[in-house]
Amino acid sequence: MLEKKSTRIRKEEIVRAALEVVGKSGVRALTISAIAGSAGMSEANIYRHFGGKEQIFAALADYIGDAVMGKAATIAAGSRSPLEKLETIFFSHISIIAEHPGIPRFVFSDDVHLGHRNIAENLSLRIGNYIETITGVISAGIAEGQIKPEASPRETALSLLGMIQLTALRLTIGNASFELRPEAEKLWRNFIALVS
Amino acid sequence: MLEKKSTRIRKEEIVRAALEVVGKSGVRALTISAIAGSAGMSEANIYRHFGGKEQIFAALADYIGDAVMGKAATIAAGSRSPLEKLETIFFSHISIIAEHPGIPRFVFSDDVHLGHRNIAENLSLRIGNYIETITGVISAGIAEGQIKPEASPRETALSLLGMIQLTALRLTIGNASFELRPEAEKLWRNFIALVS
DNA sequence: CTACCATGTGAACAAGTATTCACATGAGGT
DNA sequence: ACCTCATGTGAATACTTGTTCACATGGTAG
Repeated sequence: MLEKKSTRIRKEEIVRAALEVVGKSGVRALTISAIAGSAGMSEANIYRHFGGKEQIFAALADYIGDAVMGKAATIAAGSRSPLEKLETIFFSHISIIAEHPGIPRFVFSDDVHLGHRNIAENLSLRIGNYIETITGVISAGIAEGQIKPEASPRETALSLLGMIQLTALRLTIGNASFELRPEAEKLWRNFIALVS
Repeated sequence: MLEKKSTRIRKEEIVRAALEVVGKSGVRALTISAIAGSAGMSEANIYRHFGGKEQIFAALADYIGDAVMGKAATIAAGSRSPLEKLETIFFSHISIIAEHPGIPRFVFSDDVHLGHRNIAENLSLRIGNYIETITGVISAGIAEGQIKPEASPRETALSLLGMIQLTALRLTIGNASFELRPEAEKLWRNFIALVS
């Protein structure tokens, strides 16, 4: 039998195991059985700590939201120049995706969007905040003359986020058939060339 | 009993029904039962025309590939100016997404990416062609002076496609909480402002 | 020490999945 | 006219899923 631990610790373990399953096999494979296997515990024990699959999904959404969107807000609040902030946010996001492929999979999963509306709305809100954060940094960049004034802050922010998202998609669908880091650097250099 | 029709017609009906199911309820809900219901035929009859679910997925991927990526190639081969071509491809893609929400859902589905590798590779190839097509148009735009020479054709093409993809995602996740057409127009105007 | 209760688990269950099969039915070639 | 075979279907099958339950076990409050 498994060593006993407090519910708080087990919850964390279960969420991490779930994210790992999504990263390896997608949301479709995120079954109680798979989570139990990845976490090294019985299926029944999962119900000891979570009321059901829905609650695991919600916990996963919170975990992801804090990891990605929270980090961007922290960077944006820093004291560097707008362009440096943008660059840090961009590459930080790329790194998180590389390390936890389950994150973009979960966020882009139509299973979540259509089968768990309340969670989708939670994610939608966080994405909205993320876009607003980037929009603010771009506005500051325009005000300081680092970014050309013809750029529309919100739409430019959407373009930047679109680049990141498409990169994550191509990485998954093409089975990691290109090197993430150089690809991200090329995209970033081109972004700079376009907006300045 | 259902009126008898040739396999070729039934195949088309089944693929369309499948796309409709994905559009309404996502890839997760793409079950034989749901397809049969949407197509108005028995489940067993689906196996009369397709060897199994895998073949339906493959047919759907081909159908989508022809609809989206084929159209872009046709536009690119036309005789208008590069910028006009890009604009037509962009809004044509947006329109297709609006009319068939199942298309982006299927293409972005991790179920397809991870559970049906051969189909994912088919899609990956078509996306690659799509990117190359747009890259070619952008290169022509630079050569003709419509697009500034600092722009890197391939990375700019990826940015454009990223804009489209992110718009499709936000539309799904936010439950169509914004107007697609005006949003697309704002994104396009900003793109023009950035690249010219 | 000991009794309680949170934690852990194998087995069982109902619901839903893809797929197969034995059997109808009717359109089209002879 | 008829007969053949492609087309259509309800029922059955084997499997997976989420969830529950009766029962073990061991840390810890008294």
